[in-house]
Amino acid sequence: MLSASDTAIPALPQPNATRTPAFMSSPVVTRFAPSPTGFLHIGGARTALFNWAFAKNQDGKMLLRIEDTDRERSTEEAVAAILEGLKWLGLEWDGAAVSQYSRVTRHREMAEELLKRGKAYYCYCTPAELDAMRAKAEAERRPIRYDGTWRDRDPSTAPAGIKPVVRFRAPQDGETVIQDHAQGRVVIPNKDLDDLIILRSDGNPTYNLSVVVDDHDMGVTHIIRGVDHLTNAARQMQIYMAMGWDVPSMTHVPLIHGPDGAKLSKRHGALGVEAYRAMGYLPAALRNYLARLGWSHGDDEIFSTEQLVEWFTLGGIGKSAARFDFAKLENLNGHYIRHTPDSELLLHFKSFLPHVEGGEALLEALTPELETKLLLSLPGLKERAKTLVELMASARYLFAKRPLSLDDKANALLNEEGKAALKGAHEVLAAAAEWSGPALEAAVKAHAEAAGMKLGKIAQPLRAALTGTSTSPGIFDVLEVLGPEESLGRIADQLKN
RNA sequence: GCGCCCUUCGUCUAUCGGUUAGGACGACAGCCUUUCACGUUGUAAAGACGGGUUCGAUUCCCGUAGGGCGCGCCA
Repeated sequence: MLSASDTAIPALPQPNATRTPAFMSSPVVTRFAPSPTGFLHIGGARTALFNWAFAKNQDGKMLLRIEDTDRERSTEEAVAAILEGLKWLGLEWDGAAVSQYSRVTRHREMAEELLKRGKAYYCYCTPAELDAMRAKAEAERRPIRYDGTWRDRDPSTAPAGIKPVVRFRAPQDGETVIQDHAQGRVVIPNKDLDDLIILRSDGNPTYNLSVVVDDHDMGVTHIIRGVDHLTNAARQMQIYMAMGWDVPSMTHVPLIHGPDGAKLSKRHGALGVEAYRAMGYLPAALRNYLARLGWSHGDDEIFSTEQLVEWFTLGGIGKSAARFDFAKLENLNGHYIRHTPDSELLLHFKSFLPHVEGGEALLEALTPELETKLLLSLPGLKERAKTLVELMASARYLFAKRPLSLDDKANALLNEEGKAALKGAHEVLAAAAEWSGPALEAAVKAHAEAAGMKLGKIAQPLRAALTGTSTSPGIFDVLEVLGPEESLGRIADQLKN
């Protein structure tokens, strides 16, 4: 996925006279920077959405950088899942995805530069010693921080045989102030920030160094990420300043919690976006839902992605965490299903099938003839489905082969009374001159009226016989789509026993 | 433990000192109706608590409580 050619840093966009007015100081560049240690979870998806929406709103670019410097935990599968997830969600990035690991040499150089400037130093403490340090601090109820043992110690006193790490020499006095577009002005006392490791003993850079170097080199102007990075923002600012670089604009968005208010777990939202695809959600619906989690534009609830782009500002981002609510997502998804044109919905449905259990089989059974029937039934079906999974279930009767097996409720409908009504309906339908929904409806209604029956007394048994269930689209639509032969056949099947 | 942040109906949120505190989802009730939905009408439902500041606080400040995040040779 990340071939050598993919890892090149994309050239910065040249200010385009037609799209970037002269008064704009510089084009906006955002980035989404996931670490490939798992799938693209829902929080990451929203972060990507915000970065994307902001970049689009500003006529800027959103870059994608895979933070794969942890060689132990990064996997190719995760990278693939993240790219796939972003594509499914419709969040295309600009340029090629950048592998952070491909830039280690540059990161090491910057660590050297910091060393040269006296902004960093070698530390010879072993992991065991650091563990002991932490344990002791905890036991004495002191803040858990590196104690600065090697900060000012003469390297010539270094113990032999120990490969040192490089630590950043963080300012000890004063405070670091983050001007955050979502969080406001956040002040962190420097005494609470210790000397973080920027180069491991094996010579590989750590996250906080790499991000700063990459964001700077890639020309990132706006950093939008989760608040869990807020403390990192302070440390990173210190590195920016030590390097004499401009600090990008910062926006730390609140986190998404599970329905119970606690951290997202496997049970609820901590699923990959592919799980949402398998649950039958439409990308547009998920985008709309995610946008309303932590961001708002007045009372607007349902809006297109175009509107999101038009309206998106960092000021619209809130400060408090939101809970993930499947009921609302489902409602929105139902709205999107209902309002998607039939032919387009059919496309979504077909591309969804391979991702759901039993979907492959259905896809294989989908002959051109059946596809036509499905398309004709969609207006009735989509009105009743909140997810594509429900759509699949409700479309089953189209695929069913005679004789149909009935569910319990359908069976109950075909009691003696039901069968009697069905028999009458069969005669009326068999005699129908024109096989169309309206014509059949008129005929059956006339028959019901003549027999002094409520239409429901006939429609329900018909539904049971035709679909094998007690719920379906309008029964005359079902009849029309199924056609005379199949319809009469299904009814006759039930009349036999 | 230390630091930072958060707190409006059950949930997502509007409000940027003056509102009968609005909308949406969900819930409940009615209407529509061949089922289920859709649609539609209506109802219940909120400023965590305590102090200030102010003519006036949901809004500004302080404290308390509750919650979240961070404190790795992870990102």
